[in-house]
Amino acid sequence: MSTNTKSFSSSSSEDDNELRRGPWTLEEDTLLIQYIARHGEGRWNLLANRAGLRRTGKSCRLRWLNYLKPDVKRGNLTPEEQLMILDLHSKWGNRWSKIAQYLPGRTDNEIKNYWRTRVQKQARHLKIDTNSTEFQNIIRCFWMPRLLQKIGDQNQLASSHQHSITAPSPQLQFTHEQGAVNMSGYEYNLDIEKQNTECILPSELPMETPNTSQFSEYHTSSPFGGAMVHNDHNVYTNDHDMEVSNFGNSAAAESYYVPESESNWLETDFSCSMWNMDELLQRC
DNA sequence: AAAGAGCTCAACCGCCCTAAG
DNA sequence: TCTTAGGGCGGTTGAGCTCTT
Repeated sequence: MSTNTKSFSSSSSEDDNELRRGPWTLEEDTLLIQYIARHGEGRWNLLANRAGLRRTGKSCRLRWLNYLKPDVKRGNLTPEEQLMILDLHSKWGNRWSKIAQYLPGRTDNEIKNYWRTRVQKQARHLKIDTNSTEFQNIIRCFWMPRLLQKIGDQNQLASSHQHSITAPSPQLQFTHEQGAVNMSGYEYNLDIEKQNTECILPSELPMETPNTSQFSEYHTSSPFGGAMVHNDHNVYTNDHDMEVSNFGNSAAAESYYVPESESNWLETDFSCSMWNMDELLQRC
């Protein structure tokens, strides 16, 4: 009688002939690596038998592709990679393997985990559906510019040493040397000198519902602390104390404040900082 | 210091598609 | 045409780690 709904089989002599499940041991990893080095990948069930692994073919394939394969990257996703994921997910949805093709060394599993643990967490916090237009626009107008700024900061740091700006990845198209990036029909201007990132939305952007898609500009850093200029000429900022006036093309008729500390905005990325945008979204 | 909550990510599950026989 | 095996995919789970109280 089993007490666990999902118990991993042990290595006792009783179940020596049973398939093993659960975490892989160093010995199993070694067997798999050595077999593939000699005979290559594929025919996973046969491979499992011949390599002497008491695992399913599927389990071997998964272990190899997601963990043991030499070109699998380890460590946190870079801002460039996060940006790619956000952009590609907006095009293809949960097509993790397809998205992974554009992120060399990253697996579909890793990308899926990133989406669930970081992106969906934000959506839950904001009490909106990840598939909603509102959330898509939040990603475009808040999250992606933040990542671009991070990339810009990194490039600025690099250029201070190398006197050159390097594109973050082949998939991100920097259209001029100041760092304009064109993704999904949106042009992100990355002004490295001013440490300023703008998301310029195309005029043909669908506007079925009034929401953050109506933001015409987005500024993330000083001298404005962090603010968006809405098409209605209102300025939305994360700075509690800032009175906004004569900012860009806005007349600053009215200001709305996002109740979140400036330090959170400036020092952490979107995936770590929980922004309270309920009020903002309601007002949009 | 300890306990509980929250988070991460490796691994599994079940479904689907395709090709071979 | 049907069956079967291999492989791929997205969804889900849970052990172990980290953070918070």
